[in-house]
Amino acid sequence: MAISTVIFGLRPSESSGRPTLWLPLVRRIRQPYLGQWALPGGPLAPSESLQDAASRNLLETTGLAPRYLEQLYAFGGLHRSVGRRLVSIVYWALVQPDEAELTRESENVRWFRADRLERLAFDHNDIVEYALWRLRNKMEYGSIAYHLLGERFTLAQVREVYEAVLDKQLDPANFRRQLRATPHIEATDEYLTGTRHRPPRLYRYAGPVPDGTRQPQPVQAP
Amino acid sequence: MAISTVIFGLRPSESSGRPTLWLPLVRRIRQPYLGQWALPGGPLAPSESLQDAASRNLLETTGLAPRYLEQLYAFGGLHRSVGRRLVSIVYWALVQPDEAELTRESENVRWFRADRLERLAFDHNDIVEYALWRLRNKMEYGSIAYHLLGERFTLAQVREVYEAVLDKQLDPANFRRQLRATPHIEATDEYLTGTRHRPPRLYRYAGPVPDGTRQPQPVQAP
DNA sequence: ATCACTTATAGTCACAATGACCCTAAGTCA
DNA sequence: TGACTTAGGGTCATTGTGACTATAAGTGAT
Repeated sequence: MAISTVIFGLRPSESSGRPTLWLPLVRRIRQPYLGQWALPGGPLAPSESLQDAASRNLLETTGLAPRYLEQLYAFGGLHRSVGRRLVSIVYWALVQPDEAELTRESENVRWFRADRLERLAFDHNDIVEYALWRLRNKMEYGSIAYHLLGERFTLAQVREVYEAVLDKQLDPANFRRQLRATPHIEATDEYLTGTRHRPPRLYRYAGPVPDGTRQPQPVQAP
Repeated sequence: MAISTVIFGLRPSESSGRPTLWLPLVRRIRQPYLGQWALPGGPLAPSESLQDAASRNLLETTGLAPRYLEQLYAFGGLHRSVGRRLVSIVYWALVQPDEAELTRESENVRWFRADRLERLAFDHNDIVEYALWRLRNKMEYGSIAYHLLGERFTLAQVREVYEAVLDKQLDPANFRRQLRATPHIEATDEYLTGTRHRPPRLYRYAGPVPDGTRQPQPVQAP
């Protein structure tokens, strides 16, 4: 029985420069699938909770310690691994830019664009697809985009996250109207300067973070 | 590592006669928690998928074979059982009246009202609470109520399910308007007679059933 | 037969949310 | 100074929703 985690973070696309979804993978250093890229994970130690196991393993393999960490699904199909049956309890995480910086990248740990993955070990391509689907789903209701952004952000940045994840354009004016109507988003009195246009106001997310130990909670409409 | 299932079915309340949520439990016949009621479940056999394990176990312990069966959550807290750590992968099911009839009730297998449970074995009270929360959640979007009803049903019956699960009154006229706007609900040319008022038309659910093997799919708005 | 009673079912109206669109504000850059 | 770009405020038509009214069509009692 194993624990794995899908970690999503935001990085600028090399081509357009717009923010896109990336995730860190680790290279397999043993059979099966030796040399191929896989989700960070490992066996479940007998003395820790599932969430703790995911956290610890993540820290050990990638250096990451995401504040947003939630259970995704338990995968237990018969043909997931070669040889015998493998049950993986998979978590998913969102990291903010400051958290993502802590990644210990190396020959065997690297970030990849979530929408352009090569063939991964095991059924990890399927798992990432499922995580993406869940992310989009949650995005449509919940207040989840902020966990990918920094402490302060402009409304346009939030919109860019939505556009990246949902993969569609959103009207800036209408989007702003909606966001301003949602709770937990506070305007600060600061502005982002250095752009070559009118400086946008900075906002802050003041809502709850899905705490590690509790069950997933209801999400409020956006 | 174990598999358990929360099964929801509809039964008339003894007091009001309105349909309410019930679930079957089995009595523990060994330590720990010997003699207490618990969710049907058992150890995970090494040669079957999680879903298959849940199905098989359900059939063996209760005689039930629900068409609607989905993964709920993997519980792996440290203090779930006495002694050592126990990981339970919990499924949840909805049964229609014809399916519920197959229950092999006995001294050790009985249906209980979901909202009036006594103290159960392990953390099963928490698990049922969580399943109820998920059920309510899904009800608000998805087309899930039909999996608790029979092949044909009146719109008022659907409304009663919603009222039972969400525990609030709904306007019959508005509810009907919404339901008729959703896909997958087809009017038949039959009517339910034998009531002491105008005979309501019977409808049929013609949408997809969340298939056993696949991942949970997006739900469409009601 | 007729009437009281109950729920089914259709429709109306006011209001809130939404998408498409426009206009002015306020910076940067040449 | 003016061109350019995004911020941010607003309008308008359409749609969805909740509250409510009115009629339809059965049953059971008189």
